[in-house]
Amino acid sequence: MLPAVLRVALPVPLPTLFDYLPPASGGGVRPGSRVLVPFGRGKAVGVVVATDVAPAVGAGRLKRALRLLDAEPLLDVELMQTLAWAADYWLGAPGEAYANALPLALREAKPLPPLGEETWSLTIIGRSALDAGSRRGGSRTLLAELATGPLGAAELDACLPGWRAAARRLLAAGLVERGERTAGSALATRAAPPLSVEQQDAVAAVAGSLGHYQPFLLDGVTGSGKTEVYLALIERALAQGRQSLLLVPEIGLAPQTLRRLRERLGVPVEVIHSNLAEGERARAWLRARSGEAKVILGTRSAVFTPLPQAGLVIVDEEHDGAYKQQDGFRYHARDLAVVRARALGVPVLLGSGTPSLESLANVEAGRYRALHLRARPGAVHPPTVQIVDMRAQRLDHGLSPTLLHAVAETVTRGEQALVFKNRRGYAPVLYCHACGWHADCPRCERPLTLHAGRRALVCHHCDHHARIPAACPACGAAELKPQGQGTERLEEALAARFPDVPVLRIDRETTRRRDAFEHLLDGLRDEAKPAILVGTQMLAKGHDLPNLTLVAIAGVDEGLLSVDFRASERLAQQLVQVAGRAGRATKPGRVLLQTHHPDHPLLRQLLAQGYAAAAQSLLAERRQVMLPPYAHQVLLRAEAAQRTAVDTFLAAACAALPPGHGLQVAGPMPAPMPLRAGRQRGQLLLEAANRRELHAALRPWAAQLVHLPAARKVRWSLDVDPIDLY
DNA sequence: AGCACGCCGACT
DNA sequence: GTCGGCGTGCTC
Repeated sequence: MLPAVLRVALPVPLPTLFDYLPPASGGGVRPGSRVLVPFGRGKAVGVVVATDVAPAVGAGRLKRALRLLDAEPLLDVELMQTLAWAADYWLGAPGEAYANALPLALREAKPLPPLGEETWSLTIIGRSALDAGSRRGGSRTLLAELATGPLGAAELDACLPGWRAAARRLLAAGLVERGERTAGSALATRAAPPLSVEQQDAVAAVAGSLGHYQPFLLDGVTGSGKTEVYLALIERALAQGRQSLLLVPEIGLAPQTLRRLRERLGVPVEVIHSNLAEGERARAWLRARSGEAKVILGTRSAVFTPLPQAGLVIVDEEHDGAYKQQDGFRYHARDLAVVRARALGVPVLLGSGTPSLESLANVEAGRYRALHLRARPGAVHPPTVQIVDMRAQRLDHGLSPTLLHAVAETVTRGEQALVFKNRRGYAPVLYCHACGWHADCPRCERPLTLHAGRRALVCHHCDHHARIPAACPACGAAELKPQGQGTERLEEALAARFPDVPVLRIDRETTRRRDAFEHLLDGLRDEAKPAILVGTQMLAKGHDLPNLTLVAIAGVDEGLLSVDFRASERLAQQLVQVAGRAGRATKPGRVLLQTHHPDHPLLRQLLAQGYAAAAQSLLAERRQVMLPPYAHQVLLRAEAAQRTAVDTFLAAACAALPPGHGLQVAGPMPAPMPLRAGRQRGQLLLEAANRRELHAALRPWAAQLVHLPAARKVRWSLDVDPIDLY
C-alpha cells in the first residue's frame, strides 16, 4: 500500500506543489492545515492542499513533514478553493497565492496569537482632562479619539498613526487604561440618517439577494451617499448574524470609513491592511476566521480574509487600479471578491461614481445588476463645468487668466479652491533654449523632473537623483529653462499671486508622514476660511471639504494623447472624481478644465453628457477594435541588463506557445518604456476573444516558461488582464 | 525567491 | 596565500 502523502503549497515562486510524508506524530492532517517541512537546506511553513495523493516524484525523494501546526485547518474549504482558482486564473505560483492569503505572522511556525484584542479607553480623570483641554498634540488627539468609547489597537493604528507614544504618556499619567476586548462588547451606535428613495431602492435590491450570489454595480456620483447604502446593508447582514467584508482601494480612505462604521454599527470593526502591525493583522484575520469579527474593512489583501459566516461583500471605488497587485502574485482584488462571493453564496456590491469599463460590460452582458444613485443629497446643484482653451490665453506658469480670476473670486468669498495637476515636482523637463538639450535620466532615457525645493533633478521612474547643472552640459549656455508645470511650481506661482491666502500643496512629497495628509485636511474641514490647495490625484479621492467650491484642473492633455488604450478611461474617471470635490455642502461648486484640446470628443462628451455616456462611447470603441473588456490579454514581461537576454527569452517563450493556439500574438517587442533603471525591457502580448481558450492555451505554457534556459538570464513575469502596459 | 556550490580578482 | 564577486542549479 502506498504511504499517505501530503501535497503542500510552499511560499516560493514556482509553479509546483511539493509532496511530503506526513509528520511522524501521526494523523489529523487535513487540507487547509499548515505544516512545518524541511525544504532545501532549511525549513518552511506550507499549507496542505491535499492528503493521500499519488506522489509526483519518486518515493525515495520524499521527505517527512516535521510538524503539524494546526489541529484544525486554518483555511476553510471555500478559501482553499478560491486560492486554487486564483493561482490558476492569474497564472501564479500556487505557493505565492497561499502566502498572500496568510498574514505574515501566520506564515511562521509559531502558536497562534490569542484572539482578544488590546484596547484603550479613557479613565475618569482622562475624561476630565479632555473636557478641560489640558493636553496638547498627539495626546489630545488620542483623548479625543477615545471619547466615544474604547478603541482597539488596530483601529488606533488606522486613524492615528504613531498613537503609541501618546498612549504611553497618558497611561503613566493615569488618563487612559489598557484593556482587552473579546466578542460582543457593545459600542455606542448612532442612528442612521433617513435614506433617499434611490438609496432605499438600492438597499432593497441587495438585501433581497442576501443569502445567494448576485453581483451588483452601484453607480453613484461623489456625494450621492454610497456609504450610507453600504452601512444599511451591513446592518441587514448583521441582523442575520452575518459577516460583511468591505474593501477600499487604499489605506488613506480607511480612517474616515472606519469612523463611520464604528459610529453606526454596534459591533467591533476589524481593519486589515498592509500598514498594520503584523501581530494585529494576524489577530484581526483570526477573529474573522472565528466568526467573532462581523465587519472587516480592508485594502486589497483583505480579500483573503476568511468569512465563515459571510453575508455580504462590498468593493468601494471598484474602478481603482490599486486593487490590482502589480508584483509577485498579480491578482485583482475586485475580481477575486466577485469570485469569492460566488463561492460563498452571497451578494457582492461594487460601488463607484466612475465604474470601470469591465464592470459596465458585465452589466451590459447581464452578469451584474446595475443600481443607480443620481442625486447628490448634500449639494444644491451639481457643479458647473467650463472648459478653458489654453491656446487662446497668455499663461502664467501654466495658469490661464480665467483660472486665476476664478481662484481670486473664490478666495475673496472666503471659500477654498483646489488646483489639480497630476505631476509632482517643479517642472517635468529642464531644457536648454540655445541648443535643445534637456536633462535625461541616464538609466531610463526619460526626462528628469526638476525639484526646486530639493535642489535636484529626479527621475520619477527609478528615483535616480542628479544635481542641477549650472549651465547647459551640451553647449555651455548659461540659462536652462524649466519647461512645463508640476505641483511645486503651481504652488509657487499661486503663493506669489495670492500672498494673503494660505497655499497648501498636497502630494507625495508634502505628505511623507502618514498622518500629515489627514492633519493638513483637518485644518481645512471645519472653519470657513479661504485657502488654495494644489495637489495631485491624492486629492481626487474621498475627503469631504465643505468649503471647497472651485476645482481648477490645470492640465489633462497628457491623458488625451497617451498611447495606452486605457488612458482615456482613467482620465475620464480622474476628471469626474476630482470635479466631485467641488461644492459638496450647501455652496454651489464650479469646475474649470484647462486644455489645449477643447474640442476633444472625450472632453466634450464628458461635459455635455456625463461619465456614463462617455463610458458607453469608450466601450463602443473597445468593442469595435476588440480590446478589453471584449478581448482578454495576457502580458509576458521581461527585463535584463542585456537586450539580447530579453530578446532571446521572449523569442523562446513565443516559440514555446502551443501550436494552433488561435491566439493573437503581438511581439516580442520593446516595452513602452524600453529602458528603466538601467534595464532593457521587452514584452509579448497575447490576446483572445475567449477567456477560456486563452487560459487553456496559456496554462501549460506558463508552467513551461520556468524551465526555459533563457528564463534564468532575465527577470520575467506574467500578467493576466494587465491594467498597465508600461 | 533563498541558498549553496563554484571558479576568478584585490587585499590582510 | 585568503575573502568574496555573482553565474548556475535545486528545492518534494
